[in-house]
Amino acid sequence: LPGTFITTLTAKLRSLTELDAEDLQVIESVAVHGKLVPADYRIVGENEKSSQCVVILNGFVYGSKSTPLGRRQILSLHIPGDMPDLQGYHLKTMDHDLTTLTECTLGLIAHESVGRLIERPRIAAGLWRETGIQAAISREWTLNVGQREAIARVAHLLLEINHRLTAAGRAKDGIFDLPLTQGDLADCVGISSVHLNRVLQQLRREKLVSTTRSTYRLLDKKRLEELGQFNTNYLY
Amino acid sequence: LPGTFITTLTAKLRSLTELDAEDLQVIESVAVHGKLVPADYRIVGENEKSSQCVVILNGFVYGSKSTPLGRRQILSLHIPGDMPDLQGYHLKTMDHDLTTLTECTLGLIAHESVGRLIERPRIAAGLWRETGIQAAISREWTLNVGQREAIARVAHLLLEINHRLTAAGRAKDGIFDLPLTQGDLADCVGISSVHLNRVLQQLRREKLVSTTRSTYRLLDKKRLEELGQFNTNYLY
DNA sequence: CGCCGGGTTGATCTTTGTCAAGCTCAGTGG
DNA sequence: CCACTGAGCTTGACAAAGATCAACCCGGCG
Repeated sequence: LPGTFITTLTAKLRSLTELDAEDLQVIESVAVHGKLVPADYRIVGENEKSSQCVVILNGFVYGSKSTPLGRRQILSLHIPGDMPDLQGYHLKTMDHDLTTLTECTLGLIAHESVGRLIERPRIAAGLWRETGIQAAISREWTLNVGQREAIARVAHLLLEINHRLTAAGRAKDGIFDLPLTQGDLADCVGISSVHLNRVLQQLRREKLVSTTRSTYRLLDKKRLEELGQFNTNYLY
Repeated sequence: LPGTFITTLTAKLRSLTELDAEDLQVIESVAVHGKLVPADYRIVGENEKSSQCVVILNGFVYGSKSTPLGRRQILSLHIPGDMPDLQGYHLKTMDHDLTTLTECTLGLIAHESVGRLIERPRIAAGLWRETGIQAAISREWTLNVGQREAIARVAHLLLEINHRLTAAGRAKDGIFDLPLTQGDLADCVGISSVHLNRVLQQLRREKLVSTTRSTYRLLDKKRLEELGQFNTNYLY
């Protein structure tokens, strides 16, 4: 487990910045607490104190916020390698929930260890970049939810997921496994689950997407990109 | 001008972190390029390279993204003291536009100077906190746009603006000046300007808000907060 | 005086939500 | 091996929210 932690974190950081030998050494010296948690497990909740940072070693996680009336907006999807609550190190208390979608293995880094990591300027830069990219994705989601019609939102979301999973080696040729219910998907794009179902049917009818269980196939990426007004600029 | 820059930036950082004498010295030593720009001026655009960071010394700025079909989502509103493109230091190229709402005086810090600032751990922590808070606000906006009905979105937005302007000493007793057209407001909350107009009328009819020119009065904050499901947790 | 950007209004249309029921299928326990 | 269960998916009927279109108004400004 400490092994996968180190390879996961260094791979992530290397994709964001350069690392020298001493940086690697610091990373290896960091104490991690590995944890296997079930699906649908609340890692940390809104308004809770955050005393450690999570690295997803395996599995899927989502960030969400809910209205006092109980309407949930999914704000972000996180895949292995992501550090979804880096903000917590500086803000200490969470402004949103973090929940597993599947069984996950998490690497937990105490905040004091995070402090030692970011003493290394290269590592700090990498982590800062990571939060910046997450923020850029979040902005695109706001645009998606605020300005596109339902079918375009869904097309856009599927393309983004495909792109990110491909980069992580978990999608190929537009085919990937996505452990989200239609209700979850609906909460990502801000529509009702009934309507999401109909939108999916339309995508299938037009031979843009096919789904069997939880695996998605993007059949015509070209036309999907037009429909979803998708462009990878924001994904860095 | 360098004077207002230093007081603005140190006030901002002090609200986020502790600063020691040496930190202050570094801040004072940073070269700033002051700039007076008109209203509706594009400070930096999506996909452009960012080579300097902006501190708003006076005036209002907004961040936005547009759909290829030309539909604009306003993603953030920035008030004096804010540094709206801090991300640019680490990501180098912008994922959204930054535009003035009013005539503004901006302090521009070259990226290399930002580099010198963040060598100071306290300053780095403060700036990181700043981006974290902006991200938290952005998440709340996504929730707003994705899960609330139009009138609640508007109520929520007005309360947030009131709160932030009050903290900045630019609003008092729920009264503030907001240089946004109804079209701009509509693009903040993802509805059409016609519908925004009707929503505003309803808020006026119910004696929750009154407006004269660009000054807004929140007449019944209690009921507005219920209506907008507003809670200040996310504003730190 | 005339123009123009912004605000306001009414009529109409579209998209999306809600409700309620039925269906499917993997997993469970007898 | 089979009935039962429950979560998630699908469907239809209907209602509501909000978009669009087209005028028109109003006040500031060249």
